Amino acid sequence: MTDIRVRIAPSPTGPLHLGTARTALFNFLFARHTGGTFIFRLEDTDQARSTEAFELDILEGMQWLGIRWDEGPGIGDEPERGAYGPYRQMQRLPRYAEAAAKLLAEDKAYYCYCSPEELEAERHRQEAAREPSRYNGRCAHLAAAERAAFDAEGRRPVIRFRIPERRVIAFDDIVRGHVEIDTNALGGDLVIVRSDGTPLYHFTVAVDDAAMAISHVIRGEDHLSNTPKHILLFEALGVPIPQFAHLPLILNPDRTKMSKRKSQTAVAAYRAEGFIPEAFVNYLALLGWSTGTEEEVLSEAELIERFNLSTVNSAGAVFDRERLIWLNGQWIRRLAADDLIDRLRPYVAGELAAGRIDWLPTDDEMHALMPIIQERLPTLASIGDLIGFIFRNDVDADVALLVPKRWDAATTATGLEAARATIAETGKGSWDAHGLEEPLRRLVEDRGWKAGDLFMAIRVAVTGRTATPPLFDTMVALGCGRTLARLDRAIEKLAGQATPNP
RNA sequence: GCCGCAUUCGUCUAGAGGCCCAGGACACAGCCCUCUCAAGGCUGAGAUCAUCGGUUCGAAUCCGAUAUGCGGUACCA
Repeated sequence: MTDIRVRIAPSPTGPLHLGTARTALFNFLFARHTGGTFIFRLEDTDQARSTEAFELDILEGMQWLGIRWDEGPGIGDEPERGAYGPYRQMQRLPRYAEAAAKLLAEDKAYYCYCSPEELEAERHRQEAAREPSRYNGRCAHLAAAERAAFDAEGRRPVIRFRIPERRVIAFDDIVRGHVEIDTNALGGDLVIVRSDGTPLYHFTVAVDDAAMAISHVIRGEDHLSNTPKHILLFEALGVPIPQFAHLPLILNPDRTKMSKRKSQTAVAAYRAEGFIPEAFVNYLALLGWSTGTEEEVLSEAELIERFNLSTVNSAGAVFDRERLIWLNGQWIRRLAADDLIDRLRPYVAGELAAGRIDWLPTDDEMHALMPIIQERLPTLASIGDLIGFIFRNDVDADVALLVPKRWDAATTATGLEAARATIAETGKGSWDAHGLEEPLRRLVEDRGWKAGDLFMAIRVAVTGRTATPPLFDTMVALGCGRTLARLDRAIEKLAGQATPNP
């Protein structure tokens, strides 16, 4: 059996895309499951659209996801790894030139002098005539003199690869089964080298997959129709044909191929929102594949152990953000407290930078908060909403929220004053949740109130909001002095409200 | 237009001829827990398995046609 070698080959013409990440993950899982090699190759031959910034985003995104390659470019100053390099296509130009020369020499490819305008016109004619669009082969058999004449005109030729007519290309796709496509549907002879001499995708992918001894080509379904071109190229190059596995597409809610116009496709954006890689990888793995069991929350190691290419689904899958959020919460809850605090740190710093909090909590303060916030964080970025009020100089409690539904402003003022006295008294001793709750519950009982009403009034006074982590722990985090100050401020506000105001 | 692929609850999926008048999860609703919000537990609603025809004693599962959707059809990847 030949060695299993798979690859992800993104092109740095945009930030790391969700779909690319998913394809990378499936390649990675397959390689790890089978003990094969996972290769990363940058397809940067589209010089007009490729940028270094996108390249960096892709490298960092992959690193963040924990999708580690055995061979491929290094990140930053790190050297590239692997014996089949270089792993950037722009550094492999001589190899494509060599392959093109070989095809030319064997008359499997030829120079074509048709201009983009002529091609365009021909396409329009075919469209109008309702013919399938394909290259008409005008330059397929040019005599040396004709070529010389075009050269003299200053025309810069492209190189076209000859696509045989009426031949059925068949292959057995690991996820889709047997597929047959007639070469007549391929659009005629294929441009493999641009007039500026740079190679095109279908060509480079075949040359590199062969050179890098790729055994399984695992990629998106959008390449299914292009596969015969690659098979033809492999044949012409005289190299073995790899196995293919075409993954289902990730879809927008309207079931079209996921695009940035309709959905958030940048992996970095999900990272910024506070999704954690464990959850993201878990979610992506379950888009188009499942273990066949009822397990849903799976670690990387578990995914690797269970992964199987042949049980990948063939139908496209809509990206479901709600489910991602749920999984993220599952994973956040499983984190060790110190780990979660580390991961939260940049988001807390972001709150400060945005002016939503006035100072940074200490690690000890964060640690104390963990038991009450860990199960309340759908994403890391939601930390500000959850506990930001603790780290602000003051909060502005809305009077309308301050007064519980069953109470009026006067009762609320009375309640808060009584609570303030009780809390102040407690503060002289131990300042802990149990120590606060007990006397306050006694107070409620003595006055014949409902606990919920008093507690809600205190909650709003002290936090400015109606939904918070548990009240007594929250007051503990706030400290006695600031709790009392906020109560005083709320009582003042209520007093202002109580004044008749026609 | 031509070619290809797909089609099970709103969504992700289980299902490889009898175990399925279809199971799980997210979302949704109700209840329990409860100081609010979460989390957790329980319950519920939600799928004529795209349609039609065939094979078979028996089909969500196999075959064919139709419909619909998507993808491809570049000197993009």
